Amino acid sequence: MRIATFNINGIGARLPRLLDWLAETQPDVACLQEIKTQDESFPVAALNDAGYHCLIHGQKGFNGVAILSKVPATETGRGLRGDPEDLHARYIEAEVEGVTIASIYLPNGNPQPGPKFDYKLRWMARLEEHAAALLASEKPVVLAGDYNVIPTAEDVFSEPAMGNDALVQPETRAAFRRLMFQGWTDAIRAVQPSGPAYTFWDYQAGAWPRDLGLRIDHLLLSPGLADRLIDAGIDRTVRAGERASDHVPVWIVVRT
DNA sequence: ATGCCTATGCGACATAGA
Repeated sequence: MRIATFNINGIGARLPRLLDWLAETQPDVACLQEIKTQDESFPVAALNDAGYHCLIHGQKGFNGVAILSKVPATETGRGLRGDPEDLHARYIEAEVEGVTIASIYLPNGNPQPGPKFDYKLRWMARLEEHAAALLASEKPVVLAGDYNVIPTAEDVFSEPAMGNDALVQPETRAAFRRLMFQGWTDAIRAVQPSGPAYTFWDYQAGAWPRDLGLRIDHLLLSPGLADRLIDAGIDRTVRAGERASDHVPVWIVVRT
């Protein structure tokens, strides 16, 4: 079973690239982030034609997550508990062939310090709580998405260049470690323990041609699913396409 | 020390991204 995550940065602008990538790599499940549209405007027909069912948690203009699957998926949740005021569409969860799959768009948090950074940390605390409940269920789970967290200095082209960024702050990294230490496995680091494994390159300043990237898109596996991990990878070449997203797809293959 | 680029909205620039 191939499960991928892809921050597409706008389904409106990215549909052709998304369809190309789906046709080429044929994931069984694709978790999307930053669809930047409401449910009604999501191109369900085009994706059905490509062989995918759609679960959509959309929002006008910003954010928005979705889960595409070849076989029908059962939605098991949208949004995180713990803040009724939070209306951002950043979390959707489904069960596919016995595997619980979450598509996560964690808040960016810039500028920091400030209210956006506070929101990021509160959101991470809510995710931590939900993730603990998922682990307690002892089901196979993958938490896939754009975490907006650069876990270590190895995951960024230059630590000093990003020093003031919300993605590398000690509080951000500590919150991510707390999540990981619950017992999750970072799929990419399971396959490639060290060295650059970037998943994002800024549109600005020639970041892609200069390979000034970040590793911020992650697939976290529950212990039971980590035991079934066959391979994991990053579809770097997608970044070179026409009108590419600033993120590229990251994927795992797990034994079914 | 700032902008660099891109996508979206009911727009003619602002906001958000990371």
